[in-house]
Amino acid sequence: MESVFEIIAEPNRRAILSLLVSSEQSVGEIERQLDMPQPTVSKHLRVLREAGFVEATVDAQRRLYRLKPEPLQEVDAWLAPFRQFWSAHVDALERHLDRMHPKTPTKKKTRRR
Amino acid sequence: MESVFEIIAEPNRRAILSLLVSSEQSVGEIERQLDMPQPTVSKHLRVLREAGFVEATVDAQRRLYRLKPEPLQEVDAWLAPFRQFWSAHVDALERHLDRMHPKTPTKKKTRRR
DNA sequence: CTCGTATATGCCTTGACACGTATATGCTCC
DNA sequence: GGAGCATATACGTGTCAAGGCATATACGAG
Repeated sequence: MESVFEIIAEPNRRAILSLLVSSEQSVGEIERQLDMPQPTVSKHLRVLREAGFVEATVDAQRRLYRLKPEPLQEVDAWLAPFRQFWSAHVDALERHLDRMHPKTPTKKKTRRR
Repeated sequence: MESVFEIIAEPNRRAILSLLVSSEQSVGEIERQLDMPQPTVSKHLRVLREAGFVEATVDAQRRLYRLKPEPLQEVDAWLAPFRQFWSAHVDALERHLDRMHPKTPTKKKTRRR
């Protein structure tokens, strides 16, 4: 379990990280929002903590977990060379993202069939 | 093996992707550059192909593999919310990256040789 | 058509890890 | 100090994927 990529390969861990992006949370809050058993949450938090993704501060019986940026920035850094590559394929990208989130109708072209 | 994150969790697969970012490569070329057994390369390429990370064109007995941008852009998209978060921690980031790559002396001392 | 090269696939073993359940630790309040 | 809550850890189990090795398929050259 060395690399940051293996850490974020786990869906529940990604969910936890996404939760923490807004604000710090206690274990119980995470447990409730993600509806997963408490030991599972604690174990994933342990992995995330040891990998430097999160840190905890003690508040009586609770532990408040918050994000730490470095490991995800490492992912971002690995991605950098590819960004340059796919800037040549912008059209394909937009089409792809549109398929994923058909929400924002990016200003439709008055395109006539 | 559903999510793109599980795909890039494998170090050899990340190595293959990094190889392909410069230009398309045949299986044999990948095999030699990464010094891994050919069946291993083929299996990883299969995973990458089925997940849409690469595509192959046939050239006689060879298959030339090239990158496809979409799946990595999906990773990039997942990372987006966190970028906003860590823009508040830029200093810590820079310190971190400096520790990782002490090469580029961003602008500190005019260190020349 | 046979041989050599390039790539893919099948089978087997092994190891890692996620989960469930049970239990331990720690803190607060009475 | 005992009860109750919040969190962590231990153990056993099942699953799944990566690697090694052997072999199959495909193509080109002679």
